[in-house]
Amino acid sequence: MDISVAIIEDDREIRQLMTLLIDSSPGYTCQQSFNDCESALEVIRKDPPEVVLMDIDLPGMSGIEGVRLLKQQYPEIDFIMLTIKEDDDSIFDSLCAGASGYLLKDTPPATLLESIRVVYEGGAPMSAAIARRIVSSFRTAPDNPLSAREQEILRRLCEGDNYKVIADQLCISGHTVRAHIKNIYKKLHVTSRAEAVRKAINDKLI
Amino acid sequence: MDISVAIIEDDREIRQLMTLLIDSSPGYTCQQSFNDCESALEVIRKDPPEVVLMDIDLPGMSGIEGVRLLKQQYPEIDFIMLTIKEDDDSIFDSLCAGASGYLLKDTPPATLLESIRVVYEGGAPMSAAIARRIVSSFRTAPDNPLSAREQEILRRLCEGDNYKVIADQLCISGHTVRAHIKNIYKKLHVTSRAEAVRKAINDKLI
DNA sequence: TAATCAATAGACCATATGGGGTATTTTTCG
DNA sequence: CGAAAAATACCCCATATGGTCTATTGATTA
Repeated sequence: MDISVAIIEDDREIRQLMTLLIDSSPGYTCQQSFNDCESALEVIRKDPPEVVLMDIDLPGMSGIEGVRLLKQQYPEIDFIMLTIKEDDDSIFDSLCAGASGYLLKDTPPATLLESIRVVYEGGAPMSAAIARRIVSSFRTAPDNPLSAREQEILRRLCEGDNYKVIADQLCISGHTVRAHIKNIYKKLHVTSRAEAVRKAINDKLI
Repeated sequence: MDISVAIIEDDREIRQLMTLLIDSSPGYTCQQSFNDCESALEVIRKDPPEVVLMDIDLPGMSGIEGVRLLKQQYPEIDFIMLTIKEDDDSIFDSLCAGASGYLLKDTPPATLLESIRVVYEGGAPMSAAIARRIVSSFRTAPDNPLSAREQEILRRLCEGDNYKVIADQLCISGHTVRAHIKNIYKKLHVTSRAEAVRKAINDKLI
């Protein structure tokens, strides 16, 4: 059974080349191609493809927004971004929107076809460099200035526990909890719970 | 120039097989192998390798902790986890600790060698299934129950702004800000700023 | 050994926060 | 059009929070 592919790409030439490539390759068919997300959203429901190749820079709705909306309606479809943009924002926003793969437009035809199969089989096709950027985004800040006890308490701050609850859980007085929290705030350069929680999560301090 | 590899693996047989595989392959050398992180931390400084293959289940310090400590001291080293564990926690904790690749022990020898080269050249080797899990972790919850205004206010809550500051920024009364925040708490099923901030960040509501 | 840091505990006090209401106007949508 | 949702604004009140300050004990380390 062929993998059915749709293309959303505003450059007519690229769109036709892609369509031709896919249709002429055994194991793949491309019945649908669109030059913007709006038309795709209208038409696609009649015959949803299994894989969508999506450009980012499109007239009207961006490809990222397009993925968000289409993925909402058709969660089974796998999306591969196919774009010239390789800034971090484009990459991470695409993944957040629901894309499963991210390729640059200079990807060789053979790799592109292989990537369509990979994403269809449950993988996440992307270049080595992009994979590394994604993996690196998990990297925890190595310089956590908080003591073990402070981390313990910060963890509970993030849960929304108040002084008394934390004190009871740790079998210490509320005064001590306050003292720790004040130290945490000093070390993190914040002045409120909200900021502390944000920093704790964003900098992976807990 | 050969890529120098070190192995940290407590199973003697696997360790020797790996060493043999690497040393007998042109382009790779394995001068160092350890059966726990502690000895690696002691010895490795004399001749830091370029790539480390790290098991997770080790006597004493876990491979994940080992990566954290080694990566801190030797940021240039690329770490590939080589393990039988494939639960989400092991994967994400490894990446947070500083690993750049994640392979299962049943990875074929050719793929393993290729992966060492990939990570050395700045990629992030891993199986298709694991790549997909990592990519999927970015996926935003599609059902954001908050109105635009509420998101606006939640964003500022996360900044640590208090009622008055938010009110001034949005040119509305503090009462209105409070009303919005009460609605936000209801919709998110939380009862405090800290919980709201956590939910906002974790569920990518802003 | 002296000094520093972490953990513990407490006091005082102004202000921010959250829970409970009610009410009007505008926008959105079936 | 009419209902529902969103945005606006206000009330009361108990409690949580954060700033500033002091102080003791045990561990770590320079």
